[in-house]
Amino acid sequence: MTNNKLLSDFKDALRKEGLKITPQRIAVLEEIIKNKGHRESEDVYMAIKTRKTHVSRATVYRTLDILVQNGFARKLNLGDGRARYEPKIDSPHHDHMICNNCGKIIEFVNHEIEKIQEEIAKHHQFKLQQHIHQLFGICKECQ
Amino acid sequence: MTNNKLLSDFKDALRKEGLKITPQRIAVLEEIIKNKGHRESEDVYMAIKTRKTHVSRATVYRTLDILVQNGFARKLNLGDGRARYEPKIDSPHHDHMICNNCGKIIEFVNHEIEKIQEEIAKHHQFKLQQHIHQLFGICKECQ
DNA sequence: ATATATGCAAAGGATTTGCAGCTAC
DNA sequence: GTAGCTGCAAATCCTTTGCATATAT
Repeated sequence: MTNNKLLSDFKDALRKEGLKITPQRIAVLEEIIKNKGHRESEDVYMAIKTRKTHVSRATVYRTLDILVQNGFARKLNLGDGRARYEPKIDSPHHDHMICNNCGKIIEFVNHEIEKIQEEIAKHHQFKLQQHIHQLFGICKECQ
Repeated sequence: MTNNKLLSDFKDALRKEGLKITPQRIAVLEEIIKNKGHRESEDVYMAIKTRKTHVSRATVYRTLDILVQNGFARKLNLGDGRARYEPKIDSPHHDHMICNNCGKIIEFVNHEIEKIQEEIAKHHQFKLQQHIHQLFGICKECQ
């Protein structure tokens, strides 16, 4: 999926929700799909400001929510009190391994774990909606 | 392990760390090992206040940290901005399934997942220290 | 006696919100 | 034109901290 396609999908989504297409909203989408991954709100805010578009922190937060609600971004909770956002489109599901020393984030996927999770949920008659799976430790470089 | 044993272990730990044994610290420990599980700081604070001992929120937070640092409690991050604390002693490792509707927390353990996690870490030459694994969805009763 | 704890209230950091003015449609 | 946005600053929520007073040892 090209960025142009994504952009037009986003515009469609906004229209469908009766929301307006504003430069700020476009800028937040563009920043997120740059795929630098795992961005903090403050980071996105600064990048847009430095770039060109005038934006406020409030609008960044509001737009990130729209992206998450419409499936364009995923919101991560790494347990440090700051949310992270990553593009969701074209990014297959994965979980995260976080270095306790340098903060580096490594993505991983394991279908076996996904399968077992579903079995566990089923066993408790629990309807699985999302999950968080994070491994914390010390990365290769920091050891 | 009886509660008396735990209490005396806690006192030993405090002494070893050069910390004083105060009624507030004892009260927080007692509240945590009541095993009502997954307690919020505010919850512990209110319970102690209602009970008998005069305590402040600040002291509850400070003591919960001591409990975590000394292996008496585990601090959970459920992604809602409030930390939860559960007794760690005599409570084998487990992860959590959280109902998005009623907030109920179900504990689960799966050795297969634990094993795969270790393999993933090993494969990335990552030294695993902790992990978070949480399943979110709708519980049996809320469906 | 004195080093350490406590309580209070104020500070902190991330995020949300109220509202007046601005802008997309 | 007007419903919906934006920006600002103030508000919120949980948690931490500074400091004067109280307390364990």
